[in-house]
Amino acid sequence: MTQARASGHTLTEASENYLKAIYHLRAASTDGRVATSVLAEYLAVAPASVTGMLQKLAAESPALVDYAPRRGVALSALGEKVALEVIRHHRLIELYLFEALGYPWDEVHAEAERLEHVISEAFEDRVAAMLGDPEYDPHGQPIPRKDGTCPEPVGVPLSTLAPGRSGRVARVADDRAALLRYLASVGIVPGARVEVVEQAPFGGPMHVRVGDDAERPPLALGAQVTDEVFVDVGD
Amino acid sequence: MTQARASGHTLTEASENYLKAIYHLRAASTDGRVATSVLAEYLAVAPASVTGMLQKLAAESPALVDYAPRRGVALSALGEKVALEVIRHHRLIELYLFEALGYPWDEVHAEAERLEHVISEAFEDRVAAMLGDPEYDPHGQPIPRKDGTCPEPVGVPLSTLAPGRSGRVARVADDRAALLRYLASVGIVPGARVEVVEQAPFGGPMHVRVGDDAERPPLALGAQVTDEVFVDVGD
DNA sequence: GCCGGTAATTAGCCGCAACTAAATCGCCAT
DNA sequence: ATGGCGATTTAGTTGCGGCTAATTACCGGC
Repeated sequence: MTQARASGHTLTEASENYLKAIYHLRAASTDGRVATSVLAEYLAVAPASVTGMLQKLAAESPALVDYAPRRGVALSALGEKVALEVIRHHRLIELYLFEALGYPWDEVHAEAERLEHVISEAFEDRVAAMLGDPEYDPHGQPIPRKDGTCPEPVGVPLSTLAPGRSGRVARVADDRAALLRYLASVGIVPGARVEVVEQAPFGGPMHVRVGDDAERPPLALGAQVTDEVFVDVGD
Repeated sequence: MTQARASGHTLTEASENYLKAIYHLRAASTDGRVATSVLAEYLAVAPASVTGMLQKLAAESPALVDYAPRRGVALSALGEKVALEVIRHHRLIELYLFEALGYPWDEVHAEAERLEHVISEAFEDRVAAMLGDPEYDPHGQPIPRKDGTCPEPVGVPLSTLAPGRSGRVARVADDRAALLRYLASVGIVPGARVEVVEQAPFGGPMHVRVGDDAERPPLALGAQVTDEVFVDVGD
């Protein structure tokens, strides 16, 4: 189904997902451009599919993306706004499912992934009002505002903390249910206290104490985890 | 997006809509079969599209529909069960939007039409529980139960009432926003009192008094309205 | 300056669900 | 019994968003 966004654009669900993906991936890029192969990997589609989709998107909505063959794709200011609208939907829905419907932490993402494309502006507004115009979702991720601005993402990656440093979990990546279930099972949820005990060299595990119980043995976490958990440092 | 239903079937959104449409239209049919042209009209697609879709549906899911060329289509018991699952989603969502999110009466249908195809079993269950396993939606339409049974639709068409009879509005057709807005504007909502004053002959208007105010002049309603409003007779 | 490998694009295809135009079926009336 | 008409189906096309296989462009190394 195709959906009219507040910014006045009418996009297919697939196009919205591409914009969202570009937005997320561009953070890890130096120049704001995202390679087709990276996008293909992230969206779990063939590279050729991405090329085709970007060509169509660039032809039909040149105001949203800047695509140049073999140079990847970048979002325009307007494209970023549309991506933020979709992400706003996603995170509002996540928080709503969590708060109002009592969904478990690790299930909200999958449901929101489908709902984000079909809810109306009115639905968005009512949910936002009901939740008191929240700034952060259940994983601690910032919820973009209606005006296109976005609250600051808080925290630094756990992987950057030196041994001995500690803090509170500010946010965790929200897009892998298995990771979320694991994090929840070991107590790594927003607000939880973490302390770095030791960092093994050469990409080895980081040993982290979770919670206030000094008796509990530290956990050994790989980089895949410590890069996705963000911490507010403050001993 | 294709969706797995509780009955174990995986259907496209379009297929779900066809099953739902057949279910609704079959009531007005003597033998339970629905003509392709009727389906085409209802779904606002070309007759040839319906033929094509029914052929595919019958080929891929023979357990759901009984389609014979030039003889229309009927639902099997299982097909009816799947249709009822979709309608359950639809009406639960309508009631939820109305009760929990304060949606106006005439807007719930359009939003539910999109949401019904994408919510999970878990969402359905939580919403149903939150609403206290309701039996009727905001328009008075029965909400099918999880087990595939359905509460009795209550009331008789207003058009069948003789002058002098009165009763309370039990339910109204829910699928045309303009009609719903009109009905709401004249006070014809579930629970409202209506009294037939006069029925003009030869398909002429029915004059109906709405509400308890005997001073208010009666409304003149056409058959398009009086066939879609159902009344609990009493008094 | 060329050579090779990797990334990206092109070319051609598929399934879905719609469409139009043309053929055909069935039935009713003559 | 047959002619015609309306309902239905067939045939062929479209746009979307994927796919694979084959080709091309770029980049670093020699």
